[in-house]
Amino acid sequence: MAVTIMDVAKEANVSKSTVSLVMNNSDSVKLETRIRVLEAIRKLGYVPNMAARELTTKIKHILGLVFLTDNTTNKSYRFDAVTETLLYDTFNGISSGMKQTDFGLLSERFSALDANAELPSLLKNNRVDGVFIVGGLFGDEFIKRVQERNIPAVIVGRNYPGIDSVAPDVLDAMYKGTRHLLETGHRHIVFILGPETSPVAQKKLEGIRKALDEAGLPLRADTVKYCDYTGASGYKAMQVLWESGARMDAVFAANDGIAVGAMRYLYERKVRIPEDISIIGYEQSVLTEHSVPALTTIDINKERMGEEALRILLNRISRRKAKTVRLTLAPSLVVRDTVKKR
Amino acid sequence: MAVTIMDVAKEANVSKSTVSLVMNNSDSVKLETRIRVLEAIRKLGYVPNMAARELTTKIKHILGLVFLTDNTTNKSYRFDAVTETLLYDTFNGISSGMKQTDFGLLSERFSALDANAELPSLLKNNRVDGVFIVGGLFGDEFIKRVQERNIPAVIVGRNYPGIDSVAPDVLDAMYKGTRHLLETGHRHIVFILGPETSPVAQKKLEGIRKALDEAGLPLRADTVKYCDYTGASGYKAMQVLWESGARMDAVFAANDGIAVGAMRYLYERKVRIPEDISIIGYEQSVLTEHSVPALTTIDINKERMGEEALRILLNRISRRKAKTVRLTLAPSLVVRDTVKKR
DNA sequence: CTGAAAGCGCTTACAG
DNA sequence: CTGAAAGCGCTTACAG
Repeated sequence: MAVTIMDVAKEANVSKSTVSLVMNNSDSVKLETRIRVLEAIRKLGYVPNMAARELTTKIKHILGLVFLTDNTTNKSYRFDAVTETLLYDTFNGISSGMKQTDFGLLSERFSALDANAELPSLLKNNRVDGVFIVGGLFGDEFIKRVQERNIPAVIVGRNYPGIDSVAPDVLDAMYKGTRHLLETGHRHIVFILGPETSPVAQKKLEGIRKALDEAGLPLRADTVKYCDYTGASGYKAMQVLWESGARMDAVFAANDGIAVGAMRYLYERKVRIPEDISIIGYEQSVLTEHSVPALTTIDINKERMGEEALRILLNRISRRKAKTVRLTLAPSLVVRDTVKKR
Repeated sequence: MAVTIMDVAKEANVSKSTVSLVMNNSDSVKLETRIRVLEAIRKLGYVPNMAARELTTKIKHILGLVFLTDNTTNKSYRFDAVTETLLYDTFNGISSGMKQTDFGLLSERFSALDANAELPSLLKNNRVDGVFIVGGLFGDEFIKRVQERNIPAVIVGRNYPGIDSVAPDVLDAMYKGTRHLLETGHRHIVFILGPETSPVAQKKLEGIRKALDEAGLPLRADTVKYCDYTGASGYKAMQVLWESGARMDAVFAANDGIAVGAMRYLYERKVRIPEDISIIGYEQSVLTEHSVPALTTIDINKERMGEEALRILLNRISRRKAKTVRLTLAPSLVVRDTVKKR
């Protein structure tokens, strides 16, 4: 039914070997022949059969994207759920980069948290040449299992020893945000961070402390609150902070969901943002720009992370034993309407 | 390197034909042999080579998802950009359904608006057994070109004659929203709709009119405003409406982005929501639940649309010439905090 | 510079 | 119930 290499060969009066050589840009084909073949290809609308090609070359021209979730049910649009903005932006970065290549992107959500979880079916069934692992929700054995498969992989959003990765510079992000609040005259900042047990919790504190140090201020334990990366959790944390009677002129939230939760609480308390209290988020997600008022936040360049991840993965595929890459991207401050100069 | 069907055959002391029969659940294999083969498969960790299988069966076990964008650059997180929430939820619906199958999902963004645009590379390169076309941003020739390819396709988010599709019941959605506002005592509703030229604009008006009729109210032209599906555009439209001095006690926005834009304008005008003016959105996106206050909206069941689309596409693949399916999903009202009883 | 041949790993009639 | 053989559509040494 579909036109094959044989059809092209006949049309151009050459053997299929020659057609193949032309397709693969071999320079050992006479220009004249080459043109004749190209013409036949165009005329017939020939598209090579991927499966046949893969069968001999072993390369599938497909990359996989595994998005790590905390569980199987999708709750992405609830106030008590982590909004999956990391996935979406990364995905965009990766796929826009892939336009330049002849690779396709196969994606799958996967929960790596059950200890007895196997591997994403992408990997189990050997469907990809390499894989992006998006998100930080994994344990050591998961990565070990992936590496045993011997498929090139890069982790996006978190660094991890022994495997290619690209992640934001968390320390710098927190430093920049805190410094911005200090520079705009705030002296009583409270911090609502992600889970205390998270691998990056310490780095966040370091960043905060660095900025505070420079301003000659201490980091007081009662100004730091931990919670989940959800609106509901941010709301709760803000409430506890508020009811503790702590003095505050600014809130620094460790992601945009938390920030929105805090804003909602303050809104209900009739606290005005930014007139009474300033607030700054972290991530630069759709929530950010569409909040009322628009949220000042830290951009961790998620799309860029995706692009870099693609570059790294493609390199890894062609040079399997190159040195492990561990890329850290600098964040930047996005000033909008929730921070007011004091 | 990888274990092949031959290895399994040797291990089980049968021919590769027999192994193949077992893999394909043929019932013409003696139970005893079958067990022996299965055991060998397990022991060797055999995974069939997709390319080889595809080469003979012609089926790729890959579905494609083409997301129609208005242009190539991704602006999804800007206030003046359409937030791509339709894509994300649909995507989730499709992929969660695919877990039960042995299909993979290849995705691609594509702008079908340039007249000279070709086809998504997914289709051009024949990489999929069928394709989801997500979004309504296409013209007649695009669909025609897709159909010429003779690849099963289903459109998600918009109905179109002659091709399988699943879409929300727009008329009913507008009807339900308007009726809700009427039932809660609003008598001066303004409507901010999407583009006037959109294929669904008429249906929207019909839905509104139906509810208004039932309440014995007229639909006044000066209460309807058209704009793009963006925050910035909704902001603008709200401003025009407001400055026209029109009396209003409620705003019905044709998507959540517009609603948020309108809210931001009202916020700046110090109008309180919902105390002074109620507002209701349309779509049920991440913006909805994370707005302050939480936005009452119409849920068009995007994830469900994805699931149905999968079902339809799989059916189409196995029964190429079945009757065209045109599915319309009933929307439902999601009551949150932006509508107040008058 | 070009062609004939082997081989990639499966499935599918067809014998027996 | 099971095996031998052909074939799917490519690529890649190898001759010439």
